[in-house]
Amino acid sequence: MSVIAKHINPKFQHLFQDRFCFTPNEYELLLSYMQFQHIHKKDFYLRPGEICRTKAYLNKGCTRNFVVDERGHERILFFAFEDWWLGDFDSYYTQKPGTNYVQAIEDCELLVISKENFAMLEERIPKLKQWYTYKVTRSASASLKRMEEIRTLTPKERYLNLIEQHPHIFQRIPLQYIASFLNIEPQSLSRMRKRLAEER
Amino acid sequence: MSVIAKHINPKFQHLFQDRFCFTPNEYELLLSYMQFQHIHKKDFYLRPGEICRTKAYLNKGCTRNFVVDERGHERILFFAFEDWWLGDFDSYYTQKPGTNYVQAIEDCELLVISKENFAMLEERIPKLKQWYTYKVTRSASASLKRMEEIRTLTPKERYLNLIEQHPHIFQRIPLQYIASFLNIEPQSLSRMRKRLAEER
DNA sequence: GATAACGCTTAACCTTGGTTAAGAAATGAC
DNA sequence: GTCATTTCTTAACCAAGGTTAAGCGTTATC
Repeated sequence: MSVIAKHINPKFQHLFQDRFCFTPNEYELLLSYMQFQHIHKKDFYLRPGEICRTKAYLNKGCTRNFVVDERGHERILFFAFEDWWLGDFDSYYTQKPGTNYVQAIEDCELLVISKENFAMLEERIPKLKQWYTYKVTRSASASLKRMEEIRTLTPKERYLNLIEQHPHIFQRIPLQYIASFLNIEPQSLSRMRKRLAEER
Repeated sequence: MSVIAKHINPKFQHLFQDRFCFTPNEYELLLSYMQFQHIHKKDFYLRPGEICRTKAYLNKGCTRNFVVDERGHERILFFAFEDWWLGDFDSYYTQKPGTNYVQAIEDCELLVISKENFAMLEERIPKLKQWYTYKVTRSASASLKRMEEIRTLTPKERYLNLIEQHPHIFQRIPLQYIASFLNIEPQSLSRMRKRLAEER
């Protein structure tokens, strides 16, 4: 077992092997190109202006991608939890300066790999490419769906949808961030929750 | 000159020849596969449920693409004016029943061509493909930009943007349709216009 | 354990857009 | 030209979210 493998959360190993059946050799190869990195709550993995040259497997913890709009408001694009990849994907693909903050909401364990090494490994481990493509596709369609929701639904409808479809978010994400995710002010979310509670 | 060429608006000829320099032969070939069609104000070129098997060059007039949402509200996706192509593009590419109404806002002159014939002509006239790709790309990015505006801007900001960027629309499109395009009720647009007028 | 910082809630006030209904103006049909 | 239809405007009322400001409870920090 590699030095890295010893440090990481067992869950990581589990996912890689269980869901995509990497062989022990593939698994070791993969890990040998990844740097283990710990970041604390509120630390940034990436800031606007930086070129995103690596991506990071989120092994433990959760993060938020957000931008700051013309009015100076933070706008949360999405949250990431265990078993997702972090980065500013626009910047990653274009290698131009990005626009996203990527910030830890909890203390996080990351496994970081450079774009070049990842590309190289994708060639050597076809399953890796499949797995990553699957992840990216899922997150892209979730993103689109969310944009569409913000465009067409009321804040209340978005809130109720979120409770129904991703109740676990409320266990780990502060309400102020959920408000931003829903595109409303924290006070408005608070008031809405009160109104909904009173309706029962 | 073909029979069709004699009937069409000179502007059509102008655009084809000027902007993309079709040769007279290419031009005649193109027209020989297109059916001239006149539709009246409020007539439909396409309705939801129909499979979009043709596309139509809008030679004169203007149209709107719209869908009816769950609440029974019409939602205008975009307007088309001279020198654009009409259709339900999702349905056109998938050949599944579509969701869009395509309706004439003014009396329209169309040049209709089947999907098969267009594909065939694209092979024989490379410039046609270039030209059409250019059109589609532009309209796709305009569409995205608009979705983004509805998501992030207030109705007032969207209205002011529209005046600034597409003032000509107000000369030809009834305000009720512009309201729908801006994602608000006609009464609200009317009130907003009044408020803005009073601010001066 | 006192103090500060943070996250969340509450309240009052304001603005804005939806809703309903009615009326005015413009357009179309005969 | 008259009548009907369509389009646009106005008004009153309501609901909902933004803004500002204050307070409260929990968590950190020393």
